[in-house]
Parts: sequence; structure tokens; C-alpha cells
Amino acid sequence: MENKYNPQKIEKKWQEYWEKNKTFETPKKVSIYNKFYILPQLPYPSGSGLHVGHAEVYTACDIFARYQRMKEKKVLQVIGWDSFGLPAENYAIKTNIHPRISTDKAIDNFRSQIKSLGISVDWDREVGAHNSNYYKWTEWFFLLMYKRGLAYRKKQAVNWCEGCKTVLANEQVVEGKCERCETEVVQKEMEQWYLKITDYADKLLQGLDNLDWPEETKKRQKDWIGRSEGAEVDFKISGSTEKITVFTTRPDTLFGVTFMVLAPESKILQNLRKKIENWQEVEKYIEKTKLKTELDRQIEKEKTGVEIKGIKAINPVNNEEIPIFTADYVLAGYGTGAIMAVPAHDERDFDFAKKFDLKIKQVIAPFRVSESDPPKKGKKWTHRQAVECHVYDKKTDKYLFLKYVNVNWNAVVTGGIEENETLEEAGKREILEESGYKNVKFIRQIGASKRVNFYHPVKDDNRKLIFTPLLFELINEEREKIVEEELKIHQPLWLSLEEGKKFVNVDNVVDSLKDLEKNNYCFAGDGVLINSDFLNDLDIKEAQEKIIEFLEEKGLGKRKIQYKLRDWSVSRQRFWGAPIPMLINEELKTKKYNYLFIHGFSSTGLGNFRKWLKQELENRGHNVTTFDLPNTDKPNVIEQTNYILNNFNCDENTIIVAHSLGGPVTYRLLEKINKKVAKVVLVDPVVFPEFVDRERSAVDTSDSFKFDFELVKNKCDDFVILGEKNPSVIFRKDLEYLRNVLDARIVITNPTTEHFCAFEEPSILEECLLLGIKPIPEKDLPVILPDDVDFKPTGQSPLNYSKSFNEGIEKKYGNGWKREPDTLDTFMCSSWYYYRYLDPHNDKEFASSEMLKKWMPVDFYLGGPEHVNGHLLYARFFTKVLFDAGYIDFDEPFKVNRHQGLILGPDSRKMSKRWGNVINPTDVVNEYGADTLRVYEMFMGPLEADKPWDTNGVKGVKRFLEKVWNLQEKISKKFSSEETDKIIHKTLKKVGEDLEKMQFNTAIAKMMELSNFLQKQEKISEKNFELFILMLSPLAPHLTEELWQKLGHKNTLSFENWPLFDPTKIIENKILIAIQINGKVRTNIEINSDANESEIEKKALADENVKKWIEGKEIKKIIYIKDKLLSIVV
RNA sequence: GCCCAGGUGGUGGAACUGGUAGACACGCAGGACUUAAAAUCCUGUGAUAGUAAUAUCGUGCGGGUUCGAUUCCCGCCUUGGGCACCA
Repeated sequence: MENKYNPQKIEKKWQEYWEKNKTFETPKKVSIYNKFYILPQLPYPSGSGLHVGHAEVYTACDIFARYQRMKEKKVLQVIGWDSFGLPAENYAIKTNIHPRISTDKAIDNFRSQIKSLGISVDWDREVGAHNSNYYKWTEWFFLLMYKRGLAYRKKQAVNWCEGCKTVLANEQVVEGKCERCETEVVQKEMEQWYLKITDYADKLLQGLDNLDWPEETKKRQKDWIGRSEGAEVDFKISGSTEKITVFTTRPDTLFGVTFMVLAPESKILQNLRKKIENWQEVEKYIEKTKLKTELDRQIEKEKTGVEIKGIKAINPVNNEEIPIFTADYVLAGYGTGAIMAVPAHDERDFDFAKKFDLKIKQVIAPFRVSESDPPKKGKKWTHRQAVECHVYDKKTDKYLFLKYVNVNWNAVVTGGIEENETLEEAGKREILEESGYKNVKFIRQIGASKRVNFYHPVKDDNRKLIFTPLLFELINEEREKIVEEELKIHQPLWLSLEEGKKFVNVDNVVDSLKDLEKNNYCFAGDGVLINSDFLNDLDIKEAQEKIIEFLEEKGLGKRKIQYKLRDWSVSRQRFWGAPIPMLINEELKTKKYNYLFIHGFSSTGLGNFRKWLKQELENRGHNVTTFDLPNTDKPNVIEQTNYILNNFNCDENTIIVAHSLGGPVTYRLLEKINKKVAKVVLVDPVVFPEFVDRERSAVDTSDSFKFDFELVKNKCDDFVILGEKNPSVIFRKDLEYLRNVLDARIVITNPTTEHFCAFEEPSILEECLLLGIKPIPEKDLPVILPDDVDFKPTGQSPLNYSKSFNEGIEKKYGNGWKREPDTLDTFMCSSWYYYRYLDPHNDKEFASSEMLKKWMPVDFYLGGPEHVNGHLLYARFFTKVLFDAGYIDFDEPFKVNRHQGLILGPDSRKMSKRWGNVINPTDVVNEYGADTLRVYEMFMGPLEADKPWDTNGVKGVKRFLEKVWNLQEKISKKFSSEETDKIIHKTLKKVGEDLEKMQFNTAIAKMMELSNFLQKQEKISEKNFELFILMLSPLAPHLTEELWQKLGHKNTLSFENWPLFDPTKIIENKILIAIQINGKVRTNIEINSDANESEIEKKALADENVKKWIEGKEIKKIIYIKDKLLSIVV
């Protein structure tokens, strides 16, 4: 047959047509109303080629893009390459082929494979992360972070993979192993670059609320950020000025603290070294911990640790002396690396206490004891309410009644055993008095009748009362009804172990009572405070509020929010990545400097933090000069500057530390000196003239307050500005201004008191000591990744050994300066690629503000769920930084985000060479055609679901497309059929709705139904066939373009309007109504669609089948659901 | 251990807001065409009973609410995923 469906031929034809005519070039004229940015996730161009999973992502995005074009949207769709990374480098090590060569080859292969799918992207905008015109901007982003105080270098324990010889981010460690090579990850102390993503923890958390993302994804990010509210509490160390600060989410249990634990890596341990009597033993333990891998620490269930002898901690609330331990169950990286241990209410502390035989002090009672009714539903139990409840005994399947009888003769409580009364009798009597049940049968005593740790809130009476739990059976005939009624009004026993359950299992009650008593278990549920002085009788929430108030008032601690999120380690000791555009000078790091402190308004040379800072710097061998400047209460900038000029010589060894009004003095000073200074640390500096306008009266305004910042800038290469997170005096926008004119780095910190007036502020010391690091000037970007490199991993960065990379650096940037040899994590490249797509050829900016305004944010993003806590978080972080830096006016990059599911092999296992179940999409294209692959992949199931490949399913789809192709023989211009119209328009309606929601599988099913119907028809009108082609075109573009052309159209159908269904054509005049009798469908009746309820009722009741079912019965009720069913209740 | 999402024919999956469960596809069975096979087309296809009309059962299990539950509530089982000594 000549006119046979030949996908290979027509697909090639149309792909060439689209390319030649630039059909999918990005539209230039767009508005925020009609722009539509569709983003398929950035692929890593692996050497093994395209995977069916890639095809799924591109097809889904492409269908959506084509659909949106037909809805008259202006679509931006681009594909690029995440082309830096380890696999290419590992391949290079094995084969000695340069990664650039293998990567470019892999990209060419990928590109042609993607093109063969008929994806409608603008190929002129393709980008590759490994190209210098791309990574120039990756480097630029790093500098942006650095200048905003968000990139820092720090020596600390990092995840090290011996297999890859590199550092890994937390996100790249899976179950203690490297995600790539599955080598066990070890901890290693290394100096690394970090991005301060933790500064954005709160913004990243809050931003989630307004995103149209899968709920689960949002939740996972939330969990990963891990915000927890609590308090920081200071514990003094007896006979020492040192203190241990801990973070706790349960400050309410402070009275139950019986020991403290420090992480082995904790610095406090080193600081206290001299006082520790058993240092050798402690040190041995620390060393032992270092050797353990993450995995070991996780697997080991048994608690280990060492008591630190010679020092004790003092519990701030009751001044009790408690022992201090070091143990590896406390993590150095979370909170302060130290904990207060409450063994009675924390399982880990409990295990530790058991092992080391430590005191366990209960401060929370699981339920309250009292004498009246249980609380009404929705109300909490109070201490006035009796402990008695209905319980359900699973074993005997009986509803029982649990009653606690007070057997403490002397206790000041109601009830209790009266003289000559047995326990049983007392119980019965109390039940009668309190609950009104007359017929109760004693079953047995459950639990010990000894001391139960219940608290009774009689004034100032901390006695423990003795209760005996007794079990009764209600033998009233209406027992169960009573129980049910009770449960309707009252909530079940407030026993946290069984919270939320209607009935309490008797056995659990018994066990919990016994165990609590013997302290064999630790109680971590809800309850009421006991043994806690002024917190007694409060519930947990109330107690938390009260204790935090108390701590803050007494200066013993403060409210604190802690995050699980850690800073992002971005440096890699590998070759195939973007170079870090920084310079390092080892000499400057260890050099001794002359520090000059310049104080602010109404202060003194050693005021505020300066006394402490001087001490710290001198301890490290530096010189510190301080002055009490003249007229500090009405300062005159010129006068103060001259004072300093007369008494101090600034030179290249000088580091100026200026606070507040010391800022302007510093600018004047720098204007006047001839030499450059080493560094200027501006701590919350005043910025003229903005500040003067506000605080005119505070200063002597005879100075002009105009500064030549261009001149000032030239006197130092290393300005840093420290600002407060919540500015109180100097505002952020003032500091931003200063940052710009001085090209300074700005660091926003969170000082303990306002305007950096604390006596100790670690961030200032940190900045004072941070030397020997400077950024490569922006104009020198990109730092080119050299080619003369030996790839062999040595643990040292390969760039160390590149001649061209290190040549001439000292000449260019000064003696002693060297290039940072590490490269950036590839996640940095993929954190901003969606911005580059907007303006890929721009060599002035990462993207022009015009383009950013026009296209962002992304309207639809499709990517794998594996990137939830990596890429998706980083991309949001980058965007928020850009927002704060004023580059963009939105702070979330992806409005809508969805994840595709995994395509499994035909055996329902993950596709892998190991199982031999890999399906190559290109094979499928070659055999069945791209349209078949596209439609099949979408027909398999919902986009988000994991689904197995089925070779026969592919054939079924091919059959469907063939049927559509063959329908052209039935076209008849004059023909018309109302029935066909109806089905076409119904399908149109459904397909439109489904494409909108990306429910491709059901849309395809509906079109299959349509083609099955049309196949049975003699003829089809041309109009109806066109409608069918148009609605199928986003899914099978090649086939439909060909058919469209055969119908005589000259242009591509890509921009045809999406056909709207005609509502008048889908009206049914006869409808089928289901007739239910007692909820079961017995028959269907056909009625006119305009029939009213009584007509239907009449017709239904006349039906033979219905008659049969209702015969001799009384009709109680008839329910009619419009156009659907009629339910008759008899 | 904690958290989340699922569990529907032989299979992948459909089912609007509580309203005829199993659309569509695969597979299977029977038939047509063919010397034959493939391809294609037609018919049937949840289980049980029955020639059939039809009836009963049926959405992981056990209960509940309702005229009516895959859908809502309670309890349990199970699969997959995430986090994991996070104080």
C-alpha cells in the first residue's frame, strides 16, 4: 500500500521543517499575561545516552508547551546541559580522554536523540555548564555570595569519599555512603568553602506556603530545614567561669536534668582540658569517635561515653551539681554540641542513664488524678478530674471500667478506703458515688498498689499518693449503651501512650504503670509537670512558656529557634568543575597586625566589645591601639580624625576596626592617609548623609559629611561591613549603599544585643582574623578551567598542578597570592541555569533585567523527586539571594513544580544494566516512531507514578496511531452526522480538561475511544477530522502535521487555536437513569433529559423489574440525583 | 523508631463533590481472512451459580456512619518512599 503510515519518513520530514523554519524560536513580543515558561530539568549528558526517563520529562513538557501555544501563549522552552561533574572526570582517569572531549561528544549524542523525539525547544538558546561563557556566571554567582557574606572558608569535619577523593555535601551522602560510588564516607578535617544557606532557613521555609508544588515535596523540604523551637540554657561549671550552653526543645523538663553530655568534637572539651582529671581517658574516647564512620555511629545502638571527672555542671534552676559526660550520641553539628540530659523523658538519655547507672528524675506525669467527671469532648483533662475510665479488653472482648482507689489513709483526698472496707468494696462504693453505676463486678486488681507517681495538686503537698488500679465490669444490661453514650460525651482517658484511641487496652495500662514505677521505661508523651517547683501542675506548653520567661528574666537562657539545615559545602578537590574565583595568601593568614580600634558615639576606646576583642587579639600575638576620642558626646568627625592622624601611623600592617560613628571617622581617615591599610572592619557603621538626616542633633555637623568614597576605596582592598539581622540603629539600605561605594563585603550577623553593644561578639573577632583571602575582580572573570591537567586523583586538587592556571598570579595580584585550586560543586551550576536560558548570549550580565522581568518566574517545572532537598532548595536559595541583592523582583523561581515518576523495566525493577532490562528510547523511535514513544509514555499511567514498561503496550499505541492515519480514507466533505459531532465535542471537552491538568493518560484513552468509534463509521466529515487532528497534535505532532498538510493546509498546525468544544453539540436528549432499591442498582431506565423528578419516579415505579423488588413493601423514601440515579428505600 | 504516600480484574490503570466499580490499553479465549504464520478485523473477558434472563459476592483486612462507601470515620495488616541518636 502506498499510503501507509510511515513514521520514520514523516517524522524526519517534520523535524527538518521545524528546524528550517525556526518554528519554535522564542517569541519576542510577550507580556506577563501571555508568557509561559516551561522548564524540563537540566540533564546530565551521560555517556550512555538518553534514557526513557528523559524522554518522559521532555515529552510531558513538550505536550504541555504545544498545548499552551495553541492556547495562544508565548512559550519559552529550552534545553541545556549539566555538563560538569564527576562521571566525565572518572572516565578521563580511566581512558585518558579529556572530559571536554567526552562531554561534547555525549552532548551531541543527547541533542540528536532529543531532537528525534520532536521536542519543540528553541535550540538557539541551548547552554552547557562547562562552557566558559556559562561558568563565568557561575563564578560570578559565587562572588555575589562572597560579597554578601554568604560564602566563607572554614576548617571543619567534612564528608570525605575515599573512592572519589573528594568532599561530599550532606545531600550527597546516602546512608553513610557516597551516592555515586557507594564508598563509605569518613569524616575528615578540611578547609572548605561553604555557602551560608542557613541564613535563609526561615525564608526558605516560609516561602513554601505559597507554592504550587506537590505537598509531599514541600513537607520534605520543611523536614530538611528542620526548624525547632526551644531555648538555649546556660549551665555554669562549678569552680570555673566557663559555661556550657545547650539547646533544648523541652526547657520545661529542666528540673529533671540529672547530667549533661558534650559531643566528643566539642570545643568546650578542649577549653576545659586543664581541669579535666581524666583527660587521657577522655582524649582516647575522642580519638575513637573520630575513627568511626557515620555508618558505624548509626548502626551502633549501645550507648558509649566517658564521664568527665574534675568538673561538674550546675543546673541553673535548682543549683544542683550534676555530672558531665562526653558521648557520641550527641552530635557536634546540631545546636551547641552539648545537651542537658533528662533521662526520665528522653529515650536516648534514658538508655545512657541506664548504662551508666545515673539518676532518673521524673518531672512529667502522664495523667492527672482527681475526683470529678472526665472532661467534655474537645476539652483537656484537668487535675480536678478523676482517673476512671472505660477500657476495652481485647482478650475477653469486654468493655470494662477502670477505677483508681486511693489507699493512702492520710492523704488529703476525697475517697479512700474507709475503715473495715476491702479494696473491692471501696472501689464499688466509689463507682456508685461518683459514676452512678450500680451493678459492677470486680474483676481484678491491675498494677501495683504501691506508690504510683501520680501527682495530686493539693496546696504545697508534694506527697506521692498511693493508688491501686482496680478493674470492674459493668453488668448493667445496657452496659454497652452506657459505654457508648459516655464516649460520645467524654473523651477517652488521657493517657499518652494510647493517645487518640477510644479505648485503653488494659494490658497497656498495667504495663505502663509497672514500668513507670520501676523506671524501666521513659515517658515522652504529653502530661503534667511534677517535681518541678514553680512549674508544678502546669501542662507542658504552659510550663515551656513559663520557664523561658524565667530564664530570660534571670539571664540564664533565652528563647531560640534551631534549624537542622547545615551550610552547603561547595568546594570539590576535583578538576571538572567551575573554578572558585578566589585568591589565597597563606602568609597573610599568619602575619601579625596592628589593629586600630575606632569607637563610636558616646563610647570609649575599650567600650562595648573592644576590651574583650583587644584581649583576644593580643592573645593571638597582634598589637592593638585604642583611643578615647575627643568630644565623644557631640563628635566632630574632622576633630576625631585629626586626633588619630596625630597619634597613629596607618600602613599595610594596619587593620581598622570601627564601630558605629567610627565609620565616618574611618572614611575621613582613609581619605587623608597615603598608604593602603590591610583591612577595614566596619561594625554597624554610620553612613552619611543618611544617618545625619535622622540623628542631626547627636553630632557636630560642622563637618561636611561628604566623602570621596572613590578615594576611600583605593586605600584598602578588603572592606567588610558587619550588620545586624534586625537593624535597630543603622538600616540595611544604608549599609547596602556603603557596600556599593566601597565594593565591600557585607556580613549580616545576629548579635546578642542591639547595635553590636555586647561585650563579646564572636562574629567581629572572626572577621578581624579573616585574612589572606580575596576575590578575583569581576572584570577578570571567567577564571578559565585549564586543559594542562593531570586527572589522577590524589586528594589534592588537580588544578594545583596546572602550569597555565597558576602562572603569573603573583605578578597580577601581588606577592604571596595564589589561586584557589578547588572547583565548585556542580549543583552550583544547576542552581541558576533557568536564568541563563532567558538570555544565553549576554556577556555583560547573567541575564538582562528586561528578560528577567519578561519571563520569570518559571510557570511550569518538571523534574525528579530525588532533587527535592538538593537542587530545588539551592535554586530557591539562589533566587532569594538575587532578590535581596536587588536583581529581581520575585523571590521564588518555580511557581508550579511537578515530579515525573520512574519508568521501571518490564520486570517492574529499576532499569539497570545489571538486570538487563534497559529500554533505549532511540530503539523505540527507530522501530515504532517518536509519536508512538511519546503517546505510549504518556499513556502508561499518571505522570507522577512509577510504572513498568510494557512492550506490548507500545504496540497498542502504534495500532491507535495507525487507525488515526487510516481514518483519512473516510473523509467526506459533504457528510455530516449528529452522533459523530456529539462524540467529537465530548472528547474535545475531556481532552482539554485533562491536558490542562497534565492527565495525559486519560486524555489518550478518550481519544482512543473516539478513534474506535470513528473506525466503525462509514464516513467522517472533514471538519470533524480536523478537530480530531488538532486535539491529538500536542501528543503526536509529526503524524498530525502530516495529516494537516494532506488536508491542504500550508502552515504548521503548531499555532492553530485550540478547538473549543461546542456545548450545544454535547446535549443528550435521552439519558439513562440508574434505579436503586435499598442502595442496590436493579435496573436502568431511559428518559428524556428534560424529564422532571415526578415523571422519572412514575416511570421507575411502573418498571417491571422495580415492581418485583418493591412488591408488598412500603416505600419509605425516594432520593433523586439529577441525571444519574433514583434511589428507592423500602 | 518517626513521618508521608499507596493497596481496585491475569497486567498497566479509570471512576466528577459519597451516586451504575473496572473506562482505555495489554494479555487471554473463540471466530473471520490465509495453504500456513504474521498482520488486520469481529466477539467475549472480575468471581461464583445458571442454557439464559438473573442472582449473590467483590476496590488489602475488621468495624462504623449512610438510602447508597474505592471515596468519609475508627482500628489493623501490608507495599513503596523520606528522615533517622536533630536534644
